[in-house]
Amino acid sequence: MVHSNTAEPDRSKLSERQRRILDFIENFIENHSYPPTIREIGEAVKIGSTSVVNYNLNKLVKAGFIERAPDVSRGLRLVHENELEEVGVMVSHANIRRIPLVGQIVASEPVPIPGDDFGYNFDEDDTIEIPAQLLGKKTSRESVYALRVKGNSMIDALVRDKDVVVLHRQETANNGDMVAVWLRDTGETTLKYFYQEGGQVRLQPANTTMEPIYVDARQVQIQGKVLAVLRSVS
Amino acid sequence: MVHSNTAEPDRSKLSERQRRILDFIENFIENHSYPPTIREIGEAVKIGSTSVVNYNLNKLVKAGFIERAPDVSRGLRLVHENELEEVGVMVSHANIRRIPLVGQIVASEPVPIPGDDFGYNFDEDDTIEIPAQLLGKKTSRESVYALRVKGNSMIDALVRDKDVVVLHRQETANNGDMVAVWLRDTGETTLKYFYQEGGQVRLQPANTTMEPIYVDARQVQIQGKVLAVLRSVS
DNA sequence: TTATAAGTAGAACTTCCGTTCTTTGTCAAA
DNA sequence: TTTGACAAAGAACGGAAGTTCTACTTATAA
Repeated sequence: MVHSNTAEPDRSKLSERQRRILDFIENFIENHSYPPTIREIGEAVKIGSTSVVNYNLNKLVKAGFIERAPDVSRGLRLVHENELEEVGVMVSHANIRRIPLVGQIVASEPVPIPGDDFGYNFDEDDTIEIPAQLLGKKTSRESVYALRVKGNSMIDALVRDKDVVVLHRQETANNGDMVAVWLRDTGETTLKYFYQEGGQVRLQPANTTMEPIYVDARQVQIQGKVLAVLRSVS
Repeated sequence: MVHSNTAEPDRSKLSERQRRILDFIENFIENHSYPPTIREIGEAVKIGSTSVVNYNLNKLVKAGFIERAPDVSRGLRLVHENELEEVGVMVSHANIRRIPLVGQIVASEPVPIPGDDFGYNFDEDDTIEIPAQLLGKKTSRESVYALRVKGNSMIDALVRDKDVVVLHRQETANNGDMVAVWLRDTGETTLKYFYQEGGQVRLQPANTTMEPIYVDARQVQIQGKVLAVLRSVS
């Protein structure tokens, strides 16, 4: 485990207010690229008086978390912000897979599959990198692809708008696999757990509080097996 | 997450003055960590009139080099500021962050937070690797950690048993952030979208078909901001 | 030439924002 | 109790800073 050589001052020595102020400053700079004013800080941390914010900012200076430029609006800087270099250090030799993001998955349309030319012209640059450990083991390179979820119609699969699902292209599935299926009768794509039961197929939502649906096996066309789901909230 | 080729606008299309202004802004931010004022720019580029600087800044906005926040002092940001980062991505082409998996998140218990010593002794080896692109921008390394979800009590956050949530340690949040919160009155941990509404807080489930809950702000203790959710199905 | 736009200047105006001062309250040591 | 350090609150002051308006210049094209 790599430790940073520029030890950050002890955050736990700060008062509750000072910690909240520091959090807010970091957040604000992240969002705006410029520092907040005293009044903006006060509003966020629920301090009515500018002098109190000023007071606590000076405490943060003394504690070594920030620096201030006197008589300068937004004259504020985080001392320990240089993580960029460290990120570089953290680049690992992990087993990373670059996967093409070939399109969208929508409830009302079949799943686009690379190779099956749907006329989709996806950008060659549209790729996503994920650690191989998320994918399980024996996935051949060509048969893995990713789709961005469009809309919230697959909520019952615990998948929401803008999520990315990673699929393995295959037309059959084992019991218990999560699959993307195309239902011929209703003309819908869904993500479900797959169970073959005689001539029927039980499709079980990932949300275990919801009821499964039973469909004739010939109505079910498996588009691929779900390997992973990624959600970026930030 | 997606590698889009956002090419920098053509600098040669700018006038001499605009180029000097842009140069100065980049330099200034580098040195001060906050953007310059109109008058500081004018002084550096030898423009006596603030309106002329203002005029050229708007040109730079139109040309796609900067963004401005109206009525905000130093409300200035470079659009294409992270060339360095992008180079890094191109070279290593796998910008991977190794993140400690410090414990579990359960509905009935507070969120374990590294540093806040809960007596948790998590295994040093217990880490996960994820692409930095999933985390948003420059989150400091110490403050990011991951938890494995235990149980299906957070289904309404579209998170299921064995999922991994990546958190940024912080005690405040902006509206629209997804956060892990500890509700003092009920003694529960949940994952919700956060909205401050006066003295109250609206906690909105990720599943948009479900109703939000309203809680007094003092009953809400923010444990961290959710950066990403990972689900390995295979 | 004329006209229309682009660029430059200067000044006034209003708001923003850091600083300072006074007052009040709390807590622990003397 | 008194004292003093620390924390908080509110108000007021003055300078900082973005905006706007008008006027003057320089190109560029018709």
